[in-house]
Amino acid sequence: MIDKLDFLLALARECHFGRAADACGVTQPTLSAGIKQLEETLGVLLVNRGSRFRSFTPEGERVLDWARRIVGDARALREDINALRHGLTGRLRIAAIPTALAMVASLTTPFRARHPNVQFTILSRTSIEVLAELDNLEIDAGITYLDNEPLGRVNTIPLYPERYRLLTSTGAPLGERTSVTWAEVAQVPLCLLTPDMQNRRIINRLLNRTGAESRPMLESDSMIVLFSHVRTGKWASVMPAKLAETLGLTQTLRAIPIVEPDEVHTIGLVIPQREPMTPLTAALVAEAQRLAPALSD
Amino acid sequence: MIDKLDFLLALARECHFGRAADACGVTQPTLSAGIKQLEETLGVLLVNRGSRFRSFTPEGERVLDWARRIVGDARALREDINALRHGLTGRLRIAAIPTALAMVASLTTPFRARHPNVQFTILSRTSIEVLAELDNLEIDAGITYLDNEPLGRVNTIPLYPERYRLLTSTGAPLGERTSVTWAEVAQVPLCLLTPDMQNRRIINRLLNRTGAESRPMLESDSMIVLFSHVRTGKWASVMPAKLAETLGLTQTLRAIPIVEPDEVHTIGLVIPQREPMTPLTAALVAEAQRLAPALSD
DNA sequence: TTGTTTGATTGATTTAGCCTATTGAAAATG
DNA sequence: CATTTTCAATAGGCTAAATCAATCAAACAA
Repeated sequence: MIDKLDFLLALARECHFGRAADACGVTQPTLSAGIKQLEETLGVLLVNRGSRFRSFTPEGERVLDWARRIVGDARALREDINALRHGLTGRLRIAAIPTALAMVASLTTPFRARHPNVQFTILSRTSIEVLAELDNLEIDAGITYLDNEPLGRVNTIPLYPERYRLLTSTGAPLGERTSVTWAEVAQVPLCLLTPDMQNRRIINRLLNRTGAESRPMLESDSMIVLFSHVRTGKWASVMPAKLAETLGLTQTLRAIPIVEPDEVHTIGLVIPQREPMTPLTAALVAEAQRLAPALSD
Repeated sequence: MIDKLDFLLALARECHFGRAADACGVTQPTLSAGIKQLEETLGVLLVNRGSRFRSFTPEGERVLDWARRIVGDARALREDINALRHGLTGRLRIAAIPTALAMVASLTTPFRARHPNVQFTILSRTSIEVLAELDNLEIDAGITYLDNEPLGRVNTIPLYPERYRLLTSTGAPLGERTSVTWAEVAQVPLCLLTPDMQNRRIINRLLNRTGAESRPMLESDSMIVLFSHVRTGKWASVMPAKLAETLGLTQTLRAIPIVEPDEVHTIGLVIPQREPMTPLTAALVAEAQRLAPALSD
């Protein structure tokens, strides 16, 4: 039963019988049969098919909701008992928005000191993807904006405020200033994240509000790309203050506060709303709560 | 997997492999094998055995907690999808303390008018048993005291206040009074519930507080026994006001308020703390919330 | 058309679940 | 202390379920 519900979850993730089967480690006929059997025992059609996967029926969506709970709890059970036996072990899968990626280290490092046998998988994702994968049980926790998009059935632990800095070099335009306005930033050629990232949308909104047209010269979905361009001294970018500090400022590389408006967004840990939590998630939450006071300036 | 967890739940209820197997509709070797398989997949001993069932290990208790959730959710899934297909159907299992049994009709009757295809099982239980069976998933809801014993992981919906009346006949001692004190009641030979019932313990406490020794002449675990004795005109009892009214007063049968102190306890619906609720439970809660205002005098 | 993708179907094989019968050990009983 | 009873584990055998590899048919795309 639980295996079949897991099949359904995989199908929801992949929208494709074959790939879903691969993800579950079974062959495609096995997964097809599993879904069909679910439909028979429940007496309803769960998937709209037409020679290929189309969508879930309303009943299918409902079953998916329950499947997320039940499969999640079944995993938590194993994890819980494992933790009782061997202490905390296993793998913690975390997805973070690009601007928060650099700070993950300040969460994982003290965590690892406490629980040396836990492995990590850290993924770079958009804020939308973070929430979707949290729902799908593809990740255990996310790090994203807490105060913008509607969060689903999740619990949140605030980590730090995101404030914006113009990252540029002495010698470049605005490079010697102690603060700049968004209107001034709008005049500078920038390296920014791609528009599917919420950080970019926030910056766009702030730039457009000045009336000026923002014309980023370079887009990427990777902060490393943006930062390495700025490090050449020939480019500028807008980054969260925390990130700029983490990546390291030099004598010529400066992070200049941007004012008017001095907007702030909260970044935090997002975990599935499950009571009780899995031991790994509980430990991560504890670590986040220890870390948060040190980060909130 | 879910079946095995169900085996474990049955074993927790029965504390006996054979009876647990019966309850699950399988033979004893099947259940034994199921438990053993659970232990193997989780890698821990769940049950302390010594030629017969002794107890659960700490890990076993932990697995039981999860099993309650997972099995409960799996049932809720089926019920939920069934409700989508055929409207509300199935069986609602309710356990109530004896003094609340008569009022169950005012919950079930309007419920049945709204959902004609739902069947009921109503059980008379002590308040302790109500909570235990709620935990074990043996019942869907309970009706018991909300303000006395510590309730576990449950949600509550207040239904009505329980106030106490001396149920006796004109002609009998105190039979003509408009109110009596607990000290006076203590002097009368009474028919009361057995001491395992919380109602009896409440009455005992109130009687003993007057300093007098309470000497019930007749004990029973059935309100029908108590009431039929009082109806002969030769006996008296202490009953909740709501119950006396429901059973019906006559010209000679009187329910006299007992004062000093005028103690009140709240009776309510108790349901498992599960989000979302099963459709049947949700409908019952809705009915209880409609009913409560009419009952709270 | 022709080749590709995708999910259903088929038939063989392995696995899991369950039952009856029996055994062994501890408790209860005389 | 001997006997009986109770209880759970074990053994052996059967059936149903699960899974896989291979194939098929429909829908697309080129």
